[in-house]
Amino acid sequence: MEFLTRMEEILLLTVHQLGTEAYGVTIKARVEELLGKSVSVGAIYVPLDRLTKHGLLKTWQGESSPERGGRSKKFYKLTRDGLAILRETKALSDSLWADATV
Amino acid sequence: MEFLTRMEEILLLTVHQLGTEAYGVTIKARVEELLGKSVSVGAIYVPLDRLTKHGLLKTWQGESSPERGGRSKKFYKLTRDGLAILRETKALSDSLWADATV
DNA sequence: TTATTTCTTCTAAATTATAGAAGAAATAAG
DNA sequence: CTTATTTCTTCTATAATTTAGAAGAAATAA
Repeated sequence: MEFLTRMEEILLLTVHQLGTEAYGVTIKARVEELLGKSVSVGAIYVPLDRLTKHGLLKTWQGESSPERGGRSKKFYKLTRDGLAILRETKALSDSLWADATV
Repeated sequence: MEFLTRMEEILLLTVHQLGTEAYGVTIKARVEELLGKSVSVGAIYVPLDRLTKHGLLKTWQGESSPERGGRSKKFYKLTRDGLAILRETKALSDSLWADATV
């Protein structure tokens, strides 16, 4: 089976945790918080697109919000496959560190 | 700070765990065991080289063993920086999964 | 000598990551 | 209205990483 890259792992997990509020801008903000540094929009959207193309994420267009700059948002959610591979990735990570003393 | 890619994480951890027996062939075997699939030699040596160039691993030539095919081995060990970044990567991984329910 | 084994080096191609310019779609301001 | 501003996404080019596997090197065995 194929494992996720670190960025893919971070993005899937972030989308999962953001629930109904997972779209480009909120995802980017959360990733920056996690990594403690700012990232470009490309660093977010390019892998999100790939994950979607690979069937690990699904997307839909939201309504435009009633605020200024209300371009409609593209929301993300894990597919069944996305959730499964995220679990497998966690399992790999766990077994990797299982008996490690660093 | 810069985080490790997944392969770098796996390699550093494997070198660490193999202790005095960490060289190309044993590392490759352990990684294959971890991932549950075979990998090419390039998939091992190329990133090992890069980690060495970046100062996270140090290397030295071992003696040739008294067995057939005894070309001398190139051993690897984590540097102080390598160990530090491995710890930081584990911390990232932990915080990533801290309050995750997948 | 030649074959065989273990191990590493090298190189090319595919994939992934990253930055940031550009574009699209909405409301606010004048 | 018309222009500015804001939020958000798309696009594109480049850099970095991964991967496969051919080739080469260094030893012992036949």
